[in-house]
Amino acid sequence: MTARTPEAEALLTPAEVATMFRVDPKTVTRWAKAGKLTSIRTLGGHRRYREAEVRALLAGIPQQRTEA
Amino acid sequence: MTARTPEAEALLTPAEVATMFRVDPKTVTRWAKAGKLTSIRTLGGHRRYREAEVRALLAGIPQQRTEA
DNA sequence: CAGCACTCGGGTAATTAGGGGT
DNA sequence: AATGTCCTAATTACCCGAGTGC
Repeated sequence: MTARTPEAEALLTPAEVATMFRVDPKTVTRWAKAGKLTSIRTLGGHRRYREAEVRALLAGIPQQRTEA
Repeated sequence: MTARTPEAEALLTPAEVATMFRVDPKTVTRWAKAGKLTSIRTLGGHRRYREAEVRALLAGIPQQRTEA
C-alpha cells in the first residue's frame, strides 16, 4: 500500500455529513445548494464535502456569515 | 520553477486519484472508460492519471471536452 | 523465484441526484 | 423558509478470481 496522498484534503460523503448532523442526506444537499456548505463534485455529479468545514460547523464555529 | 525532471509528467495511481475524490478506485476506472479522465496505460494494462488534470478537475475547472 | 499490495475485468446492491408535494 | 418523504434515473460501492507492479 504505497498509496501516498499528494496534498489531498479529507472529504466526506453526503451520508456521513447527514449522520454527523442527524439530518437527512437530502437536507445536506439543500445546504450545499444554498451555498451554506462548500461542495466538491465527483465527475459523476455526486457531492463531497470538506471534512474540516463540516467539523468547524459542528463545533459551532461561525463560517463567514453575511450578517447585517 | 524548472523542475529537473526530463519531460516527465507527474502521474497518479488509481488509488491516489480515488483518495483525492473520496471515491472507490473502480469509480476512477469508470471515469477513464467514459473519457472523463485521461488515462495512460502501463504495458501491463494498469492505468495512470495525469496529476495536473486531476487537480484541475478537483478544483472544478471544466476540462477541454473533445468538441461536441 | 516468491510474495504482497494494487489493479483489472465483470456483475450486483446501495447512495445520490433531481423534481415534486406535505 | 426549512425538513422529511416518494419516485425514477444515474452514479457509486462491494463481491469475485486472475494478472500486474515492485
